[in-house]
Parts: sequence; structure tokens; C-alpha cells
Amino acid sequence: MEHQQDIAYQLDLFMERRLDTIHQYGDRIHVEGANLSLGKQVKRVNKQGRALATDLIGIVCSHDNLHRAFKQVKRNKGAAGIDRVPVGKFSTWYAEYGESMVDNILLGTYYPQSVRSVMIPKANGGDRELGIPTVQDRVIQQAISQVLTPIYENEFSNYSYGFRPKRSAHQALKQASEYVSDDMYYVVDMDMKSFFDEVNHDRLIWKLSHKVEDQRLLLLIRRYLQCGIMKGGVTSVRIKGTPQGCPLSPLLSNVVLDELDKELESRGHCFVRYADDFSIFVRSHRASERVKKSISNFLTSQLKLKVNEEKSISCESSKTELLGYTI
DNA sequence: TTACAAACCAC
RNA sequence: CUUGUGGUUUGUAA
Repeated sequence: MEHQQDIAYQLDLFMERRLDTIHQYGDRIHVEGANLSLGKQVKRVNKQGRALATDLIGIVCSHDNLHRAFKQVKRNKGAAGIDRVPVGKFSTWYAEYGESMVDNILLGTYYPQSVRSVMIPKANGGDRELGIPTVQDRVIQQAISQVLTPIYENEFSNYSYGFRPKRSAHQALKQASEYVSDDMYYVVDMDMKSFFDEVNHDRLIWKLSHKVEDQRLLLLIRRYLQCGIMKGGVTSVRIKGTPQGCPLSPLLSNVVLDELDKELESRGHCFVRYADDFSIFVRSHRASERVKKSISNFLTSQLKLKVNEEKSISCESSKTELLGYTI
């Protein structure tokens, strides 16, 4: 009860766009303003840590949160999923089945429906496979995302710019140009081979369990990771990767690659990351070659991700492109 | 100030 | 018939 209030408070702060007033140092959470300046830290840090555990799914399923999630899904005006229920019909659907849907989620007996596979052409010729979830699953995933985002915003790196509120490609470029004007003329540009499709489920759930101790929520997320993909009348099971097109996928990608950010920070590297696209800035050509080899090794052996060696380059920063622009 | 809509960009 | 997150710009209305 008390715990739930703590969470609600944290979410409120986020909603009021006072995100920058929360700081987390290790297992301590400081709230700026009167508290911090008086040295009165929020004492119930450990309790709050556990609060993240106990009733997250209750917050996810709260009427208010689900309503906000639906408004977001509606705003996107996306196509229907496998059940052919369009966004416009969801309100009447929810009036009839919404209650039992929430009950099933809370009981842990909810299973997501398969995603619908659609191939779309990429800019460089290849095809990209989208997995389009049902409207109801998009709403639920969005609801989960809305709860997890403020929790993770506190611990994500300052140099991670993709898929995060109040952050943009523009800011990433600005940071990159600051590195260059600080005499870091060489850049290591790393490219990951179909990153979204290669994410390791066990590793991701393990990473989530550090912050999220609500087993029901972890199980629900795992079911979203494992949900089938329907292609030409047959559904296949997914054993790795997160479907591109799910509202939760961008956040999950940042959870996975946060481990990379932390590693780069601990090595003292100057870097910028936008989703799976990241660049490390160094002062010499020799350093760039060494760093490229070492980080590539870290990604494959530690994070179990595939590096696209052909597309990963180390060169002078004026010669490469970052986020669609040349520095 | 709030809400809604359209377009463009990154991945 | 093509999903998703985030950002930016421009409108409309109270």
C-alpha cells in the first residue's frame, strides 16, 4: 500500500516533466529540491526498490494507465493485428471483454496473440520484417512501457539518445561534434547485425529482474517476447529477438544495450549511442583500431550479439556519417 | 496554457 | 493493405 504510493509518486514526478529532479546514486534515490539540499535523502530506498517489485502489474492494469495507453495507440492510427480488430473498434471491444482481459493479466493467465508479419522495403534495398501485434496487445505493451520508462530513465546513460523521452538524434549529433572539437578526430562506428532479431530472451529477462521483481510482469514480458509470428497462414515460435513493431521493443533494446553503455563508461570512452547505432570517439588511429577490436569482442562474447564487421568502421570523423549526417 | 490534426527526421 | 518509440516543425480549436 505504502509501496504503491512511492511508485505512484515517482510516476507523478515523471508525468509532470520533472524527470530531471530525480537522481539515483547506486541504491539511493535523491529527489532534488528541499530534500536534497537539506541532506534528507528519501530514506525508504530499499523499500522503494522492493516496491518496484511488488505491485507493478497492478499499476500497469490500472484504469488510468490503460486509458493513457489506448489514447497513444489510437493516435498512431496503426493497422489491425491478427484478429482484424481495428483501432476504431477497440473501444466497444474493450467495453465487453476488457474486464476479463485485466483479470487474466492479474491472474497470470493472459497469453498474447501472435503478431502479424509484414515485410517492408528498407532504404538500402533489403527487406525488414515487421511484427504487428493485436490492438489489445499494443495497448497492454504500451501500458507496460509507460510504467517501466520512468523507472529506467533514472539509470540509463547520458550518452544514450535513441527512443528516450526528451532526447533526439539532434542532441546526439551535438554531443558528437563536441567530442570532435575536443580533438577526438577518429571515430569507431559499430554496426550490429539485425539487432532486434538477435536479442537473447534469458539475458533480457535476467537484466529486467534487477529492477523489476514482480514475477507476473516478468512472465508477461517473457510471453510477449515468445509470442508467435503469423506468416502466410502458419505461425512459428520465436526463441530470440523482440518483434519490430511492438511498443515495448524500443525500451527493451535500451535495457539490453544499457549494459554496453555501462561498459563503455567504465572504460572511460567518449561515445554516443542511438539505438543499435553507436560511435566511439578517440584521439588516434591506433586507438580506434584497438577499441574497435575490443568492443566487438565484448559485444559477441558478453552480450551475445552479432557484429556486422563489414559495416563497422574506424576512420577519421570527417569521413563518416552519423545518424544521417556528416560531422 | 490545454487538446487535436498533418508533415518531416532518427532507429 | 506499413508497425513501433522518440524528436522536430506547421496548423486547427477552446
